[in-house]
Amino acid sequence: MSARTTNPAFMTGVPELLILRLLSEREMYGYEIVEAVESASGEAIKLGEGVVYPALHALEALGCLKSRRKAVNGRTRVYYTATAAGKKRLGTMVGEWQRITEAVAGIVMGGKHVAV
Amino acid sequence: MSARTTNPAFMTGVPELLILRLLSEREMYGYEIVEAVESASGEAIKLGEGVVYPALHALEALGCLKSRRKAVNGRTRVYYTATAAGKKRLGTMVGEWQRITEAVAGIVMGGKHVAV
DNA sequence: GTATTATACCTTGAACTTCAATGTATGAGG
DNA sequence: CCTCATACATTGAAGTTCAAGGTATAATAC
Repeated sequence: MSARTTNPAFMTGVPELLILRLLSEREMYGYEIVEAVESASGEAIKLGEGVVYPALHALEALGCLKSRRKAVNGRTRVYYTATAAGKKRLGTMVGEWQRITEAVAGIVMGGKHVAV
Repeated sequence: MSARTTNPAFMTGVPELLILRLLSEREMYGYEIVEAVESASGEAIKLGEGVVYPALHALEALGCLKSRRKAVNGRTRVYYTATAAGKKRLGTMVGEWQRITEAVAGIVMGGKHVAV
């Protein structure tokens, strides 16, 4: 409630969901994810590095991601990919996402149905 | 991340959004909101009283809600309605909601478009 | 008459998140 | 030589939801 600068509405869980989604399709590194989310969402969603890096570490600790270091142009990049566990978690999260967004949309948009 | 019992994914801002939406249509009291959300969402979303009451107080303090006490069957109920400020806030939140859900859906569901 | 349930309000503490700010370090371009 | 973009990472502040607990009244059950 009030002057949101942190914990913006509707963003809880979204970074994790997007990261898992991107990494279950192809290998990417942190900085790349930050930019990919920004451009793929048409600037609608911007994840800071302070969100992405901790999330990558936590997901790896859970066994949802696998990483490998790779030197490119003298710089070191850490590439991540989703494991089987990561894809399973993604599936669960997508289900939750749909369940909640559909329920909210039903109340916010419509407004007719009064319980079944 | 991990064993979510508190701060479940995708719920940040949702209670406030739903409360504002319900109260901009008709007068309701706290306990009634708890049950209305549960039944209107087909059990998909359940807001505890520990979420609803603090939210009502905070929104009233912001000038988004107006309340009046009313005795019904010897019990006292506190009825709330959205003010003009509350409806304006609702409009802003609905916009945010759509902006984010559309962006996420675009990345999670599709996966084709690579920036414009 | 007493016990249990449903109604109705409310507070507190714990846990989790996101975000902004800041820091390190390398290569490229002016 | 200095600045910018890349690329990793940490910290502290702020805000949110939830579970659990607490009060109190009316109605129902036994």
